[in-house]
Amino acid sequence: MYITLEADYAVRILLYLYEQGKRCDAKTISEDTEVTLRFALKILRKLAAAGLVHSFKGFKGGYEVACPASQTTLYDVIQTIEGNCHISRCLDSEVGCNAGREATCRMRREFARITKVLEQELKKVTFQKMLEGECPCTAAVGA
Amino acid sequence: MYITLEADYAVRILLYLYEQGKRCDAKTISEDTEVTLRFALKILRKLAAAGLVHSFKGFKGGYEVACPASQTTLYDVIQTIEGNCHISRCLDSEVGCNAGREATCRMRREFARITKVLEQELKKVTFQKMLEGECPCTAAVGA
DNA sequence: CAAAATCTCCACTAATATGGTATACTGAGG
DNA sequence: CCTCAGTATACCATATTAGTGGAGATTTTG
Repeated sequence: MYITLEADYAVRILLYLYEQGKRCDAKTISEDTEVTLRFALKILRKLAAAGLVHSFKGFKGGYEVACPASQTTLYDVIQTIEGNCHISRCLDSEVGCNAGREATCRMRREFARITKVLEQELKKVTFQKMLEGECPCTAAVGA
Repeated sequence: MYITLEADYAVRILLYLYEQGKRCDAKTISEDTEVTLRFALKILRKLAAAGLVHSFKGFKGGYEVACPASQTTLYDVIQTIEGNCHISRCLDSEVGCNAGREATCRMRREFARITKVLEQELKKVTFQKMLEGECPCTAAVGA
């Protein structure tokens, strides 16, 4: 029931880029976000392929965000890295159901509904929102 | 972002037991739910350990549900099988955050919120509800 | 053009989670 | 007290995830 670590890092890296608001090279990103350089590169490539960041080669190269923070959501990033946001494999495609049983089907319906809710929640959270928010780190994050 | 297949099966098996409303042995359960016998046994053991089903050894042994369908939820099952319903590893424990960065923290807050929503959705779905629901997949319930 | 900085592609390894199995144990009934 | 129907415990194989590596391509600068 986790998002993968990779997706987690991807969010972190993108948030970092939004905070910086300028072109950053992979090495700096890696150091500041504490994601190993290699892994960060891999993630950045995926983000670039998805059009969430622009990459620039060569001497003064690096990465910068490609979309306004108000238009990029957690959903976009997770989708980009993981390829889907389903909860149950049943929902991946019609093949998922390995039986035509009605029990399975009832589950399916509930899982589909919950997936929808989750999806909407993830779409609600723009990077803008994350940037704006006060950080209650000092207090307990609680729950 | 999946629940595991194991949790998926667990829901299926438990739903089956509720439908049957009587003691069933693992072999029958396995055949009817199309979960391999061994894997079903493993899952049933976890469900038993969590008190969701009772297990009976020996000659007329088998499994039967231990709680009313109205009091058992998807959340209970997933929790039992997977141990948590978090979305991000950050939330597992304080150790999760591998940096004290505020960026991480902002993510954390959002993930915590979404986890909460998800949790509530999963808690909403009782087995009672799943049993009651009409299923558009199959018209008749043969056996 | 040459050199240096920086990304890109492809492949590989290690760790962990998942799915599945073989064997050991338990209670009932003769 | 032995055997059979059944569950419980421990274990293994494979798939997925996390992370690494090196050669090559691309751009800037001098």
